[in-house]
Order: sequence, then structure tokens, then C-alpha cells
Amino acid sequence: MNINETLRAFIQQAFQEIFGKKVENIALQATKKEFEGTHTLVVFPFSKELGEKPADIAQKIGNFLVEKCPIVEKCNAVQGFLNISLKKTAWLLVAKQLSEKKHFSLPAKNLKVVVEYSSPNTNKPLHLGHLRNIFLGFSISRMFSAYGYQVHKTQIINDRGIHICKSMLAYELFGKGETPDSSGLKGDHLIGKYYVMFDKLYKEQVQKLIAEGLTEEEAEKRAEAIQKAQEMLVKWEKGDSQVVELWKKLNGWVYEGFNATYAKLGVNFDSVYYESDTYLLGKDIIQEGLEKGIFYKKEDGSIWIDLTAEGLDHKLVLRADGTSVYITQDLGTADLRYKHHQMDKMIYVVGNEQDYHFKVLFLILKKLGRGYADGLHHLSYGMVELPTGKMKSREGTVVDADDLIEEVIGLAKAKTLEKMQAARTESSFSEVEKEKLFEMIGLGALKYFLLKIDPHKKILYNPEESVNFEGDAAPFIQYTHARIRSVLRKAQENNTNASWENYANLHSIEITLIYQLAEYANALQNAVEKYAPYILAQYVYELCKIFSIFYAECPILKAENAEAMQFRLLLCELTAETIKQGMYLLGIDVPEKM
RNA sequence: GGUUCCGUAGCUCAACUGGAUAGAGCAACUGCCUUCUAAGCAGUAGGUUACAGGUUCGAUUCCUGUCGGAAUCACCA
Repeated sequence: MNINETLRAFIQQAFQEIFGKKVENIALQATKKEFEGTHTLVVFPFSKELGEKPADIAQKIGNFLVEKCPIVEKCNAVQGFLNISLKKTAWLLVAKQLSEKKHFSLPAKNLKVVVEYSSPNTNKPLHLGHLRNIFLGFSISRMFSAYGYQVHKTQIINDRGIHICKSMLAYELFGKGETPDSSGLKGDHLIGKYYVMFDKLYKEQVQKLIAEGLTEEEAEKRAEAIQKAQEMLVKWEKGDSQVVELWKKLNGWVYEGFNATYAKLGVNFDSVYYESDTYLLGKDIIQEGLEKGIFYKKEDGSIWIDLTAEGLDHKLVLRADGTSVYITQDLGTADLRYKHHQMDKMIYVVGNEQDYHFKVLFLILKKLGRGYADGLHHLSYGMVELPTGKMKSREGTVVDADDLIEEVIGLAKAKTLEKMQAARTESSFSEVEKEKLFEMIGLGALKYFLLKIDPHKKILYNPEESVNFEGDAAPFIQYTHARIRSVLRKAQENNTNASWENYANLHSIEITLIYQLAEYANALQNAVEKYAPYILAQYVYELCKIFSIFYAECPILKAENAEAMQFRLLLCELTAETIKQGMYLLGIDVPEKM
């Protein structure tokens, strides 16, 4: 039985029999707390069509439901709102259905989605902005998987270009053969160090040239460092073995560093694309577009597309010298992806600064007649900012990912030890268990903080107070789960097997809890359709709040009788399972005890 | 200048796609641990939803305009 569908069917019947009207799209919503009931029908929209006062319509529909619909207990018409209360037996039936746990993952749809996320540059370590990207991408992947999609997670690594050459050049100049082992630095941090060194050197040279009388623009072009870096790039493109060897060595270190961070975060990929393999792709598509008359060639030989009819500008797709620009290779990569995966959907997790780029990219693919173009989606998210303003790698105002991870785990450790000492439970955890717990809580808090916000809004990260351990935060959710597991362990010790089928004394908070548990499927669907993990985060948090009230109000192991206890244990089990599943989809683990 | 996104309590965020008296969490204040884990629960206080119009039974939500913030409009990626 599905409550919403049953109610809709009877409401439709009511309109038919009372007013002789067929009504579609009956919207039911959750009843506001201040009113009695759980489901509300808004009848204002029908008032005009039926020529009656909203309150009268509500009253008539209500009377009909009470009389005819077997799951309705009573109805309350308030102005144009009809608040419906269901029979307790209906709620017990819902609980019974939930106990079969079929709602956690949907049947396979035979649809494939490719999710691209993270996609870092190899010249510096990951930072807080990447973390938002990574958590969003990983969570979206799990959500689509639970929703029945076949999911392929991928990243495209930006491993070539002038920025890599900058690090390489600085390493050649100052590196003296330093390695991650000899320096004790993670590979990505080591390379990041040289990137910063390059920038310092470059700025000094620019300043000097300006002092000598050049304009800023000229100085930036003529500085020795940048010219050497460009020479290096040319050599790299020609396949100069010395440059390529250096490139391979340094990139290798960076990958080791990235992989260590990914492992720590608990995320992974099914495949990796490298720009060094794909940067020449897309030129044949340009040719195809020219032949189809979608692109046009300027006198200098550069190739463009006119998007003014779509309210956009003219856009360059190939340089006059025949080399690619960013969008050229993205066109090629899209085709390549489709060749590899024949996906129905492709989600690019990329910051909102590239909104325009993706708009153009999708539009061009559509004009080219690519069938897969309709399935492309840019999951755009806002920047993470600091109270001092935007993060800029070159200015050293970034929050490094590895540092941040250590920091939140440290905070979690301090907080957890404090709690354990207060409760005198520390001795019941082994050292290994404790370390694992600190990590789970620290990372959970960080992930939740970044995921609980609507992606298209920017995030303000305040190091002092952003990662919470109380209230609307992961530790509260993890704590709720641990609490439930504790009760369930105790219940097992003196296991009873009473039936709750005739449990009649259903408390109102128990109804609220069942209602919320049954909402899981809706929350998942809503989150998937909107590409929005925050909807799921919000759902789980709400569930935990409801459970906490239930926990405070309804004794479980000391319930008034055996059937009440058994029923509440079922609610506990379902809540724990729902929390665990929901958090899993966010990429967050929950502990058995804490 | 054009385009897009954002503006909600002191702070950080919600509001089920147009519904009822706009809700949570931090921070502040008051209670509750000899009873299943107090990272919790109960309560107080905090709002002209940036501003001005419009659409209608009804607007934080849709439309127009104004103000403020951000991004983008690169032969960078």
C-alpha cells in the first residue's frame, strides 16, 4: 500500500462523485506541525472551477474520505486546507512494509551515467575547493547508483600545459634532485612548492623589468622565467625526451600524492583520462562542423561559431595556427566518452565559473546532432570562500586539503576524548577503534559541512566555526546512529520476540517517525532529480531530530509492555538503517558506538 | 556595458517548485543526567524575506524595475 496513492485515488473519486468533475494532479503536502493530521489537501485551486467556497469543498471531500476511505481516521477542514489523519492500523501497515527494506535501492534501470569530478591540475596539491567538488561528485555517483543507474566515475587530469612547465622549470633550477622521500613531503606538496617558487621568481623578474621601464604587460611577457617555461612546453609537445622524462617523474609524484588524499577521503574512480592523451582531440569535429556549416572560418584561418541567435557571442573553436583551445578538446573528449561508454547521462562536476563554457559546449554538440547531447549535465557549484575573501593558490590564501583533513580529525579527537572522559567510556574502545572513530567523525563533519549546502550557492568557510560537532552536523547524526545501535545491542541480550501487530497505543511522535522513514524514497528521488545531495543531508538530519524526540519521550527497553517494546525496536532498527543508507549516499560512515 | 547566479534572524543555512502564523543550527538566556549514550531533550528571545511595483483567493518562490555581491563575456585551462 502506498498512502499517497491511496489518498489520491479516493480524493479523485470524491471529486467525481460529489462534483462530477475529473481532477488530475492532486497535490498532497505534509501537514504543518500546529495542525492535527499528517496529510493536507489544498483545495483553493478547485474553488473557481467548482463555483463553491474552498471551506465547503474541503468539508465535503473530508466527509467522503472519512466515510469511504479505509485508511482515513478523521478530516479537519481549515479554510481551504483539508487536514487528514490516518488510522493507526494504516501506520502499522506502513511500518510493516518498511520492515521489508525494499525501498533502499531501486531496481536497475538499464541506464548508464558517467560522472566526472575532481579533475585537478598536476602542479599543486588539492585544496578546499577540490573537496567540495570531490564530495559532490562522489555523493552524486552513489545517489544515482542507489536510484538504479549504472554509474561510471571518472576524472580528467590536467597534466599538461604551461602551468606544469612552471613547476618543472623551478624544479630544474632549484630542485637539486629532491624527491618526496628525501624531502619528506607528499609528492603533490613537493611540486606545489616549486610552483610557488616559480611564481616568486617570475614576479621578481617582472618587477625588475618594470623598474627598467617596461610596461606591466610587456614585462609579464618578456620575463625570462615565463619564456623558459614556454620553451619547455614547446619541447614537451615535440616529444623532447629529457623534458618528457622530467614531466613523467614529477607527475608520477603528484599522482601518488593525490591518491593518498583520495584514499584518506574514501573516494575513488573507475577510470582516469589524461589531457596529455586528449588535448589533440576534437579537430576532426571542427572539420565536421565546417562542412555542416555550423562553424565558419575567418580570414586569418581561425574557426568560429556564431551563437548570437542563442543570445551568446561568437566563440573561437580553433586557433588560426590550427591548434586547439579548451573547447576543442572538450568536444573531442565528449565524443570519446560516448564511444567508451554509450552513456545515457553524463554529469560534469565543475565550478560555476565555467557555466558559460558548458552552456556553449552542450549547445555546439547539440547543433552537431550528437544524440547524447541531451543527456549532458553540468553540475555547477559555487566557490568556497574564506572570511578574508577568495582563495587564490598563488597568493597562498588556499586551505590545503591535507592540512584541513588533519585539522578536522584533530578536532574530532579532542572533542571525542573529552566526551569519553565525561562518560567514562574511553576504556571500552581499543586504540585502533579510537583512531578509526576520530577519523570517521572528523571527515564526516567536513563532508557534511560541504554537502549540506545547495551546490549552486557559494560557501563561506570560517576555520573557527564552520566544522560543527553539534546540531545540524554529521557528528549528531553519527551519534544518533550509535545510540540506536547501543539500544539494539542491549535488546539482543534479552531478546524477546513479541509480536507488535496489535500494538494500539501509537504515540504521535511514533507516527511522525514512521512518516519520515517512509519519506526516504521521496528524498532520494528529489535529490537525484535535482542533482542535490543537500536534500538527502537535510532529510537525514530531520530524521535524527525526530528520532531524538522519540528517544526522549518513549522508553524502548522499558516500554509499557512487550509489544510496545518490540514495535519501538523495529522503529529503532529502521531508523538506524535509514541513517546508515542516507549517510552512505553522502559518502559518510557512521559508527556502531561513540 | 551584455549575460548568468546570489541577497531570508547577529552568524551559517532551509522552506517539498505558488499555500496556513517563513523554519533549523550556531551564538545568548532558562530548565532536564541514581532510568535505554546529555554530541541529546524541553523552553525564551531573535524577521518589513535587499528595496519598489505587478500578476491572484494567496508571493521568500513567478514578472518588471532599482540597489548590493559574485562569476563570465580570452587565440588560459
